[in-house]
Amino acid sequence: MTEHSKVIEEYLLTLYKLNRAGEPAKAVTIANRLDTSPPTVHATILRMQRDGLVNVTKTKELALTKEGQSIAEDIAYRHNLSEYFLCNTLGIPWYEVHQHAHLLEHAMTPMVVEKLAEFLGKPEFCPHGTPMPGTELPENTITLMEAQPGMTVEVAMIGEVLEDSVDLMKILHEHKVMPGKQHKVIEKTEVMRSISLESKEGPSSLPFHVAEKIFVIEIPKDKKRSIQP
Amino acid sequence: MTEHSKVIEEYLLTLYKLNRAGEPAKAVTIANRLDTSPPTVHATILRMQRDGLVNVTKTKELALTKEGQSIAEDIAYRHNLSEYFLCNTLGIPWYEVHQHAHLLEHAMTPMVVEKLAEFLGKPEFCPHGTPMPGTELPENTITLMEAQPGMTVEVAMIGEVLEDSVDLMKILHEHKVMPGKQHKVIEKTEVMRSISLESKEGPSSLPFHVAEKIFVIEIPKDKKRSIQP
DNA sequence: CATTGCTGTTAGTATATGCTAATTTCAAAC
DNA sequence: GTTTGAAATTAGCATATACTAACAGCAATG
Repeated sequence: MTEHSKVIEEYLLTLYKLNRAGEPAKAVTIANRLDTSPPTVHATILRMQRDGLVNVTKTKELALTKEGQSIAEDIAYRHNLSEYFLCNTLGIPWYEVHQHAHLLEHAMTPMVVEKLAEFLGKPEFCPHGTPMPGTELPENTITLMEAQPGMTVEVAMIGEVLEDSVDLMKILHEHKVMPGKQHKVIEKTEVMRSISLESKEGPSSLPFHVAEKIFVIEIPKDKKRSIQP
Repeated sequence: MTEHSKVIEEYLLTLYKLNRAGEPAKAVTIANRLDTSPPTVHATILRMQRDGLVNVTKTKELALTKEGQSIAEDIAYRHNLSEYFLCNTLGIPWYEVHQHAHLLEHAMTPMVVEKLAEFLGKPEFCPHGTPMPGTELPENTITLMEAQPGMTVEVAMIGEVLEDSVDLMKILHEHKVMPGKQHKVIEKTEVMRSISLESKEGPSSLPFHVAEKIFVIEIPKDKKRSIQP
C-alpha cells in the first residue's frame, strides 16, 4: 500500500463514490466530475491499471481492485473525519466543510487519523450524513424522490454530488434540509419537476434532480418530531 | 498571492527558516535540507525567480521577495499551528509532531487556519518553542553553547533543524530537554565536544552541534525552579 | 601562481499531469 | 443495415519536478 499522488487519490475517491451511489464508473464520468479532459483521464487510468489500482472491464467499466478499494475507503474515511472535525470542533458551517476537507484528506498520516478519530469519539457519519466506510444508512432509507406526498421524513444524508456546489448547499441549509431535520412532503409536481416540502422553518421546493440525491427516512405519524423538534 | 505547489512551498519555508536561523541561503543548502539534487534545485529556483518569489544576489544568495516572504510566513504559521494542535489537542508526542505537520501545512485553507487558531486560543509558540511569525523569543535568549558551566537554564526552543531527526528528538524527550524544562550546565568538554547537563530527571550530555541549536534562558539562582519544578 | 574542491550550471532524460485536435470504436437509433 | 453520436483513444505538445553526467567558475590553500 504505497503512497499515491493527490491526483490518484482523487480518482480513487471518485470511483468509490460512484460505486456507492450505484452509478456506472466510466472514464467520462470521472472526466466530468473532476473537470479534466478525457485524454488526461485515459492516461491516468492506464497508470492506475499498471499500478494495480483498477481493472477495466470489456464494457469499459472501471472496477477498483482490492487494493484500490482499500485505499479509497481510507481516503473516504479521512475526508469524512475531516468534515466532522471542521464542523463540530472548529465550527465551520456544515455546508462548506467539503471544500476544506478536500485538501486535508490527502495530508493526514495514519497516526493523525487515529488520534483525530479518538478525539472526535469515532464518529460514524459526516456532517452531511454520509456513513464512514464500514457503516451503513438504515435499511429503510429512501430518496426524497421516492417519498410520497403526505409522508413526514427525516433527512438522513445529502448525497455527495450535491456537496460540490456551495451555493446549492447554502440553500439547503437555509431551508434546513439537513441531516436530522424533519420535513413533510406536500406534493410532487411533474410539470415543475420539483417537490415541495413543509417544515417548522417554512416551505421549500426542491427540483427532482436534487431530490434524487437526498436520502430520507419515513417518520411514522405517531413519532413525528419526537427526536428532532 | 496565487496558490503554489507543495514543492514551491517547501522551498519558501526552507529559505524562511534559514533566514531566521541566520544561515546563508544558498542553493546547495536547500539541496541538502530537502535532499534534492543541485540541478533540480537550480531549475526550481529559476521558476521561483520567474514567479517573483525570490531574487538571487551577485553572491548567489537567495533572498525572498516581499511576496515570497509573506507566503513563507503563512506556511510557517500553518506548520506551527498544526504542531500545536497535534500535540495539545490530539496528544501526539511533541517530538514527532513535526513530520505530521509537514503534510498538513500545505493543506489548510485560510478559513481552516483562522478557525483552528481561534479554537487553540491563538498560540504564539509551537511545541518546540518556535515563535509564530510576528512573535519573538525573549531578548535574553542564548544558545546552550553560550551557556556557562554553573548556570541554570530553561529551555526555550529546540532549533528547527533538529526536528528532522525523530531519533534525536526522542532522546531529547527522554532527557527532558524540552521547552519549559530547567537544566543546570555542568561542564563543556572540548575533547568530547559535548556539554553535560543535570536536571531533576538526571544527567544528560549533548554534543556541541546539537547544543548550538538549542535555545535557552538563564534562570537567576533565586528563581530556580520557581516556575517549572 | 597553480591546484583543489565546492558550487553552480548545462545537457540530456524520465515521469506525472495536463491540454487540443483528430481519429477510432461501438452501440443505439433510424 | 446504415447512420449517428457519444466514448475512447491516439498524436502531438507543454510544464513541473526529478535524476545523472559533465563542465564551468571561483575562492581557498598549498
